Amino acid sequence: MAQVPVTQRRQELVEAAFRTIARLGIRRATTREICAEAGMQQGIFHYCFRSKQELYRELMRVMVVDMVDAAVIVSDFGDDPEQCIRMSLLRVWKHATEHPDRQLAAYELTTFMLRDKELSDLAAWQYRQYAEQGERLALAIESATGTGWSVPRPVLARMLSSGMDGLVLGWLADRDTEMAEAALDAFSTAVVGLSVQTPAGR
Amino acid sequence: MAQVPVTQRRQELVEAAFRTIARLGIRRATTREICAEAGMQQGIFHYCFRSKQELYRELMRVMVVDMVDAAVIVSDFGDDPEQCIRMSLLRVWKHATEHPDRQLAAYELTTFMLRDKELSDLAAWQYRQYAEQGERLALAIESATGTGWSVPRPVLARMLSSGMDGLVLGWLADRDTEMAEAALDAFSTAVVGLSVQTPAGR
DNA sequence: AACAAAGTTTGTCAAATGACCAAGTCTAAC
DNA sequence: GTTAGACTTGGTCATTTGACAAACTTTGTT
Repeated sequence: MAQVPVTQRRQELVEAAFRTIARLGIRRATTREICAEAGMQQGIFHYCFRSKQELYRELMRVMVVDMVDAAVIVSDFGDDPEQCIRMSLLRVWKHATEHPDRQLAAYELTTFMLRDKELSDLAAWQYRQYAEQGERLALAIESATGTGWSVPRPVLARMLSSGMDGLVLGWLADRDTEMAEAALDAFSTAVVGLSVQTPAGR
Repeated sequence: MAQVPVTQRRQELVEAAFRTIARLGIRRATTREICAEAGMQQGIFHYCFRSKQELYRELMRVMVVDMVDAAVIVSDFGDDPEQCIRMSLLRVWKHATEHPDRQLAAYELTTFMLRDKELSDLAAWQYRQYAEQGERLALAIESATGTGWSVPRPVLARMLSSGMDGLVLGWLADRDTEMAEAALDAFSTAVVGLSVQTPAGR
């Protein structure tokens, strides 16, 4: 096989690992399976990574960045607070449920890492990233509609990201799309209730 | 060792399995480790269970029943809707975060089962049980305070259980108790916003 | 006591898995 | 073109793990 620098192989392996976990689950994502997915020999694995743990570290970073980047908020949902909030959350929802396997992979990664002393910091980092994503969302809504919140923005952001996270996990488990989307709608309504017109808003 | 009927051994193994998963994580909860936790020889495992999968089935049933039973709602939080909702959610929260390892075990079980064709129905059942618990909570609040909801009760219940679930998972990941409880508070406020005085309420 | 059924122990097995390495191949610099 | 260093290959190894079974022990019944 053509020679390829280690750094690139590492990237390819990380991506292959994510695809493999999404496809088969973390339990069956062995080094062999990952290398097969990447079209490489298994022996290459430990030339590129000191250990499987090292791959996990890299993987979490890439995965979270991917997920957060992909859900970039380009909210052009008008300046009506209610509609803006509703549409924004719906978009996050649609994006998350578009790739159930990847979402499940993310949950698997989280729980897996929380069990590993050396990796648990990454799980914490992952959820702080989610919260930051929530904060960006909150900010976008603020500047689009000129509203504020009755709770500090970081708190609202945390509630947003956790709420969406819980809704997605629940849907992954029972796949009751109708009920999940109704609950999402209720959640949106509840969030609307936390928005307040800012004095300078009009 | 003294002889014990199979049915009891099965129970003991299921409980030992839960403790083992909570302690070591699902990945390291091997049949040997579980038997050791139960104080039995490994060989006994396959005398009691046809396969490990059979244990998982039993375990999920027992675990969910335990979790749901333990969180029985005895809401004597007065008849003020806001306080009642706030206190009820706080109690669920406190109960969940009291045993982080067991909660994490529950998430591990869920994701694990979602990857197994034969077990995924149990994950669905698990989350429907959570939703039912949410429904009981909603009902208890209703009858204690004489309020209704601006969304159908099952929908609210789903939002409640998913919301709490997401908050707990997020807290497990980053262990930011302060932020998590602030978000819980915001969530409570948001839920209060979905409650409505029923006409016959006064 | 004798027997059979139920339960227990000990050891084994095949498969899977992370890790590793020696021998080979390629490439770029000299 | 030679050579050193980077990359690739194929194979091996120790461990772990679920599963199983044969031999042994306990227990209740006749």
